[in-house]
Amino acid sequence: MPEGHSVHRITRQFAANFVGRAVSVSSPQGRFASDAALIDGQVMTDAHAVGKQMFLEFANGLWLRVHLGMYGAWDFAGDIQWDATLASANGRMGQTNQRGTVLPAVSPGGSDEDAPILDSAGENSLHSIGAPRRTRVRMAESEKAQSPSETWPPEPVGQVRARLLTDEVCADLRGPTACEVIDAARVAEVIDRLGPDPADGDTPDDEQRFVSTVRRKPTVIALLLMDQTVVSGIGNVYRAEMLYRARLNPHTPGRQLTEETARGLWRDWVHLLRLGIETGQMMTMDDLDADAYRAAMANRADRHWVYKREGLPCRTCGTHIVLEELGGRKLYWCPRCQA
DNA sequence: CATCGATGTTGAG
DNA sequence: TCAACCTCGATGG
Repeated sequence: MPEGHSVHRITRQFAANFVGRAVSVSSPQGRFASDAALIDGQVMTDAHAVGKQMFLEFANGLWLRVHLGMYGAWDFAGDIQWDATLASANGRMGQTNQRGTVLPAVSPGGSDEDAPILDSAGENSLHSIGAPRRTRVRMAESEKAQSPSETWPPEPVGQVRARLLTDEVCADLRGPTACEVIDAARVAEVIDRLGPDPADGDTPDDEQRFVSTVRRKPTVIALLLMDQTVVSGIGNVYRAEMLYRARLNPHTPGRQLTEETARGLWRDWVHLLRLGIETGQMMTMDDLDADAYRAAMANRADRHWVYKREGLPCRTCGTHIVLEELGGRKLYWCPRCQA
């Protein structure tokens, strides 16, 4: 799954397009049907995210909780109103065209991530946020299938767990780990178990909470950064990159970190998350010079310091980047820079 | 065309 | 610790 930045982008799209509107909620696939009935036709009153979890509130006091898991994704279609805070990496954010199609917010391929942003293609496509790109092929297929006149709402493609539909916009959810309707008390319970998330404003309190939690634990920092009860929103990519940026050995126990180092990690997350939300890209090499930055933007493989670079020379010291398994996930790091 | 793996979490053993 | 969840692009034949 997309890490915290993507979920916040999606949440802003819901805020801009669904909050204040009556929403028909259905489950074309069926597995969400009984929950959907609980909020079907209600006005959406809030859209909120903490880390990788999104909460949509409805006028009857119930909430839809969605966690995309590893490969969940939202597809938006229709006359989409782009949230002005979401900059477009290719300069096309904000442009929309006729119903059923929309110019992608970030990458021409229709994904929110993962594409060369110097690409100048601008063809219409459904806009998918969350999972790897999918729309190019699907568009071709659906255009074939539905031919001349556009249908509204669009025919569900594949397994659509949940569909949220206003007069203007259709949002389809597929492949989520969690999609359920819960009450406010349950929402509070879930959020209680989540670590601080600086996306909606970093507070000294959040920073202190992170720093003291980390510095209390014997667990290695590589695991703590991925622990959503310690800090919300960090996934495997940001984890590896943050540790490299801090030149920190992933196996360092949390309690061995200096206060300064722990604060530095928090502040880097604040920085990277803001950058990720704004651009839709997991830019972790933002402090590169202009040439390297261009190369990083043009090629996905060049975008990170260590993530998925096992066996390749470290960009700083030339040492081979190491891949190891930790807690069932892949950890990438430079054994020299992060000694 | 079949198989693998992925930006994640849960729950069984 | 590991399989299950559930989807699809990448990879190999």
